[in-house]
Amino acid sequence: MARSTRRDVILDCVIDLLASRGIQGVTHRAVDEVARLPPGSTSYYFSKKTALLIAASDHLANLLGKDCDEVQMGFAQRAARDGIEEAIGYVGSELVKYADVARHLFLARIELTMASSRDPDLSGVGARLTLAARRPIEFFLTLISGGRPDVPIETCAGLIDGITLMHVTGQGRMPTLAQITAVFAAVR
Amino acid sequence: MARSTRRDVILDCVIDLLASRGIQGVTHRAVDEVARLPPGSTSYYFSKKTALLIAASDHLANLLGKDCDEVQMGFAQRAARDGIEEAIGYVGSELVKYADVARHLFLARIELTMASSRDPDLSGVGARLTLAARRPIEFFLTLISGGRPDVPIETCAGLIDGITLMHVTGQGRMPTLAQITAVFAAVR
DNA sequence: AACTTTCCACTACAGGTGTAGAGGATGCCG
DNA sequence: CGGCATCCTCTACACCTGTAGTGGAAAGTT
Repeated sequence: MARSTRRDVILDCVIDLLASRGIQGVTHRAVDEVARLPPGSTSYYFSKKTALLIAASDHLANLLGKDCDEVQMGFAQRAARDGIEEAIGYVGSELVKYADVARHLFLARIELTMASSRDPDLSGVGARLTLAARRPIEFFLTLISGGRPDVPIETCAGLIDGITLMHVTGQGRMPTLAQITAVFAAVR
Repeated sequence: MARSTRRDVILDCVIDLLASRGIQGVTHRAVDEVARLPPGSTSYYFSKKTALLIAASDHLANLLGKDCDEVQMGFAQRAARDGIEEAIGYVGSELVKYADVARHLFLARIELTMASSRDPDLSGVGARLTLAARRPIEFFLTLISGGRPDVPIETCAGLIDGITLMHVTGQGRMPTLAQITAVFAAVR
């Protein structure tokens, strides 16, 4: 499938390191260690750190995309089987849970987005990640607004990002479905 | 007043560096340079990097507190002079503008909060900063809710943080007063 | 004026970091 | 079997970073 699984192992570890130690914790040697690869491996695949971070961003965007696809498939199945209301509830609960189960993806995304706003070499990274992260929110929003295109995606995405950020940094409780849907419904 | 203004110059520069280059850009030598102090100065005042970051966090919390005080005084003045509605509008617009004028304070806070969630030596930093950042929001919320204590401060703070984060990293427009008040009013 | 204390500039150093490259194992083609 | 290409491991090195310490100016005290 993927030509080189070695690269993917490395990029997975970069994402883990971004989440657990921040961007300053991402060094070629640290990645080798976490990935249990011989020293120099990361340096071989991505000799420039910038290249490593860009590749990790793409990888992360893909992971986010896959998770979104999965939810959309789950929605379609449930909609056919249990009805639309039930299926929408499923999407909402997945959205809320995601803050917890994909904690490291979230933290890595924020870390990379902030880095990209400083470093011109990483330009484009932030936009790609933001797009990928918004897709599921946009999907949910479209569902509960009955397909109207004028829903304020920025407000809803901001809300989720902000609450999640406080949560994953230990500064607040997990977002709840009630909290999210109340706001989404209100601004719809 | 303060015994040593030198310390404050250093801490101001740490905050600037946090915003412009992230936590990995905060090195003793970089601070000396930005502060135009002889090499070794930062190292003399804060020999451990942890101590430097903790001091910068306190400094930042103070700055946030002062700005909040200012708005509260402005509110009191306006309330007496122009009426309560006018005064509330003032607070709201200050809140929204703050995302822009205090961009570097915001970025430094996020950077420090994320760092504190990883590094046990920085524990407490996140909580102090979160508290300081929430005070003005809490104030505004109390105003528009007529003093009821059950307003969901976490939701509103999350909303503002999330939208501001996207804005300051170049991923979204500036928050608008309409956006904020609509949500605040809705969840009230 | 001598002495002491405080404050600070400068230097030193051990480790970490980004990055390049040399050489070796492995497998493929003739 | 010999030659060649590919993939990788390991080493080297210049620079950066955190941190400690040394010596000397400035200021205050006796």
